[in-house]
Amino acid sequence: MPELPEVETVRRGLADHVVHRTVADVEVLRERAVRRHPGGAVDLAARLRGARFGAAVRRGKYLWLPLDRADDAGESGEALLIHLGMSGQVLVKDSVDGTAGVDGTDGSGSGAPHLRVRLTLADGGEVWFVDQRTFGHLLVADLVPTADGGPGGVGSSMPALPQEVAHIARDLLDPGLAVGTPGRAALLRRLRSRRTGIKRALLDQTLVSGVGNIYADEGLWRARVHYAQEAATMSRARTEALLEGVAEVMHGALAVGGTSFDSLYVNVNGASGYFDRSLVAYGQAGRPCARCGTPIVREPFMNRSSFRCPRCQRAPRHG
DNA sequence: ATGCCTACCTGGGAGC
DNA sequence: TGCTCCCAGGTAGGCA
Repeated sequence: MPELPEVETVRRGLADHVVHRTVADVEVLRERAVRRHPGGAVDLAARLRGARFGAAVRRGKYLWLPLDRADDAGESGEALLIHLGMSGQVLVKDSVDGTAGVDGTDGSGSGAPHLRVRLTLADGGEVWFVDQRTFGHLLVADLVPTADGGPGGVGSSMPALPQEVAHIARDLLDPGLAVGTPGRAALLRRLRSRRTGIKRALLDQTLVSGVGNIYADEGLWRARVHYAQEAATMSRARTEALLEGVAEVMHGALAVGGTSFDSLYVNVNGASGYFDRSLVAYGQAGRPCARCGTPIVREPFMNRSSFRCPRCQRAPRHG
């Protein structure tokens, strides 16, 4: 499933291959894929037709492309907002050639098995939103000022972001959360004021974004922290080490995922397959801990699962 | 405000 | 073989 590093890989692919191109037409094959767009498919298409993509920006797992209007050559104050959900992909097809094999299909016909939205570009290229489970979605959003006056996200220099993303915190790849910055200090303060388990706090997108179940477990393993450790009981140094652990895993995945697409298409699923092999905690129940050899255990957590080393990540004492 | 729970959705795999 | 059930999980929204 697309995690933050995969979304960043997609962002870079869109920045290289889609920015500065203009939308000619929009075809919504599954209404659900645009369910969060207030006007539905018809309005979404109307807003995109004739618009030119100005940049590719990301905050957490949200991705957006600010729109310029071809007619007045100015910024529209809107953006195409994309969330890949759990199975979403963005595929870019350049003009004419069939790009056989895209998404593992034979390239015949005019669509992938789970093609939900197809954008036709003015130069003949296409952008496909493919999503098996349709947890992901597209919408055209209004841009609003950022709360802290900083850039909206990675890939942008403008202090604006989609209204739908305004409540989402910066992520660990964002320069605004780099070690030593005011943003980082504020994050540490907020994390350490939470009276809940540290993993719940890590997953709270209003504190820090882009950390899902996989990266939380991997980061906790690296920092040797139990998921139920109350956030407010952790030292500043330990909390910082945990954030660094999560960030290191993300950087590692990004290094692998960044090689997963070529000039013709962006393939989200291509990245995760390689990265899966480097996981040391998530999904590793029964396999020896890479540090101490104790078998990794799987435990229920928030109607899902947590994986940890029972020796390196001891359960917190509680009264 | 904080903390916590549930619905949403679909296909792959396990179990019978 | 075909059926049922479980599982994955980010996010919004609603509750106390």
